Amino acid sequence: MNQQQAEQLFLEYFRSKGQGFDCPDFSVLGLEPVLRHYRKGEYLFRQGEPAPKLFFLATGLVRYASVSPEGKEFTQAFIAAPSISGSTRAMVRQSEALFSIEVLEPVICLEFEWLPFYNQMKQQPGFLETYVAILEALFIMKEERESAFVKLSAEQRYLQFLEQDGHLADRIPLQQIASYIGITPVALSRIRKKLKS
Amino acid sequence: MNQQQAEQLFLEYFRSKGQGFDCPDFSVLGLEPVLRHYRKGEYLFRQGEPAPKLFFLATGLVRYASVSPEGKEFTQAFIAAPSISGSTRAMVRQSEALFSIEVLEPVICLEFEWLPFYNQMKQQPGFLETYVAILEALFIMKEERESAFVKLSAEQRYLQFLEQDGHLADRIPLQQIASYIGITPVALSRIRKKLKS
DNA sequence: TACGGCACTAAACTCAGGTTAATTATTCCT
DNA sequence: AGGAATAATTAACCTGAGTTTAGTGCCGTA
Repeated sequence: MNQQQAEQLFLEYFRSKGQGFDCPDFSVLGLEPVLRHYRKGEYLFRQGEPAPKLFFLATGLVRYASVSPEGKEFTQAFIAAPSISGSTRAMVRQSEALFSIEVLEPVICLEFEWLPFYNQMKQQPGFLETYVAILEALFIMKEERESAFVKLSAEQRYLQFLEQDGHLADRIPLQQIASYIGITPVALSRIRKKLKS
Repeated sequence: MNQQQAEQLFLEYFRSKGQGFDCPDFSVLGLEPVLRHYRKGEYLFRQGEPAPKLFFLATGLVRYASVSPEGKEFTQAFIAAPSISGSTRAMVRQSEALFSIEVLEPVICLEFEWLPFYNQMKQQPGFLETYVAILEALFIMKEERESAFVKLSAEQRYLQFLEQDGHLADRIPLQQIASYIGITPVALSRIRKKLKS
């Protein structure tokens, strides 16, 4: 995976999310995405730091992890390539990130400074419509997750995870799955035992 | 509050959410927003119905309420005028709403069919940027709510509600506040008792 | 091959919040 | 104002999930 392939993949990814998007190469727009590699265990950025970058994951798998004041870890999302990644909040508010992005499987990604990226891209035909479609989808996902926490038991949330993200289930340690559905590893183990019987 | 005043208020509201938005009267665009009144206890739409309309609340207060398969009621949000309102999911996916919008205080609102509204408005300079800003804010709100459910205790969530929406606290029955923070009225009563002492 | 570390499971105990039911306040309606 | 319906509180009890601790299996490195 080289820079050009990654840029190509990004444009295809973006195109697939909306309709009618087109744009020239990033270099023409004066954008200079950086191609970077991250190993398992590294972080794209850490909770508490400014995180003004938009990432496009060309390969790999990451998790959004945050730690509560009491020291409990929680997983907000798993994101598998190809996908954009980053903290919407940190980008648009120019504030610190409320979560870290931890690499679970080796990542090759493009990194853009959000502000120049957004300011340039919004001039391109179809960009804003596509970005709107992405934001709407993100919002709907969060809404579904909110409702799962309130309406579903831990066991139901685990089953829902298996249904929705079953293809990730064997790539992710159980303790991280537990923290994604909002329970302890011990509780997840209990649930799994019960389900087996 | 008449049609013209409501339309004016909407444009001002929208302008205040972004920068650089401008547009002519809705009638010029071929949009025909309907001005409607709703009484306390009525619904803008109900869970399970198609909900293709965007509402602009010129006055009043509503709640987004949904019922789980097991029959438990849950409040996703309280929205006070002036504000837009509706189900993003139902509008953009042209699907049924997953929640009802129940009127808590008398509402006067404008109703737009989402698709013609979006298709017309996105031609207007600054509309998409503003809508992006609104979606980003909505997403961030949901993200904060997701994290509250996982990281905070019921008591902390109640205190957070008082802090963030304290001005609504005495306009909303306690059982609805309870269902908003994801607990039973009995549990909320216990918490309030404990906090008083 | 052994050893250190991590992931997972298991069992015992605790506790926050759910459930049920009875009691007292409020609100609403005529 | 009076009475019915609804909202809020309280108490007693129950349960799902957290906590702690211990044990088992597994993988990687020497």
